[in-house]
Amino acid sequence: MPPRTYHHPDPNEIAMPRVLFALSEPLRLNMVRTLAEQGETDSIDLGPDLPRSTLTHHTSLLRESGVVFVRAEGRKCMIKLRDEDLEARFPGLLSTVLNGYENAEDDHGEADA
Amino acid sequence: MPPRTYHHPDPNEIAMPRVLFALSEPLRLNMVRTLAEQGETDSIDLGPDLPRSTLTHHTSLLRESGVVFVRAEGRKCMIKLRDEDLEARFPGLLSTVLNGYENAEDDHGEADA
DNA sequence: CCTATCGTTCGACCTTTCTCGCACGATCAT
DNA sequence: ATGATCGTGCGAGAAAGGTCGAACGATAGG
Repeated sequence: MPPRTYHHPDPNEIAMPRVLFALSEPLRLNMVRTLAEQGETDSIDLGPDLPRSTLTHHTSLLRESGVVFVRAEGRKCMIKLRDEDLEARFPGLLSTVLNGYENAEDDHGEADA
Repeated sequence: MPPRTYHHPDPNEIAMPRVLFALSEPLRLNMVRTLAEQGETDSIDLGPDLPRSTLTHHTSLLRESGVVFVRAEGRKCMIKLRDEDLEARFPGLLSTVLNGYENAEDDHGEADA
């Protein structure tokens, strides 16, 4: 029995609305931020406090939208950003989203000076 | 009776996940593309074939997420992108999304050469 | 072999979103 | 005033998404 395999969309099948939707969920956006910082990451480190089935749900959605690549490794599974594919398809998108998210996270009520 | 008024989030209240969600719907993404091309636009030109209540639903969602500014003008209402606010909050986001959407719209099956 | 661990699938439940018809107030032209 | 047009709010129905527990197969280690 071959280890678990995963379907990934071809680079030219990655669709903008799907990617934006995948990134529109705070949980998933934080997962992507972690992946951008740490590179390939054990899936469980992306949501240590989440039920396993919930974690699978979100990683699958990220995978099917073309945002991440998933690879089985023994019992666990390793996740990494498809940053090159995304950069080729939607230049600048990923870094723009992550930069904007980072910078805007802290100011919600305190606008001044 | 004052003409219709609309609530718009302050620039620093514009949240990345909400914006991404607003742009993740093909209908709304096309509306935004039209607004980027044409500037301020009569709302009905953003979806001539849609039921009015459906159109209101999408323009309200775009407004409440901070993507567009809505202004009553007589019977109609005029919509324009909040491109300056968005640029200040999430630099490069809007143009990156629209550029990527434009470029990737035509190739889905024909990857070659 | 036995057991613990991990990811996946399924099913259930709830929430959110989408679509649309309809009635209403406001606006404009005649 | 009359009638047409526009946007909005409401409500219902359908569809999609999120959360999670339970059962299962696969893997790793003793």
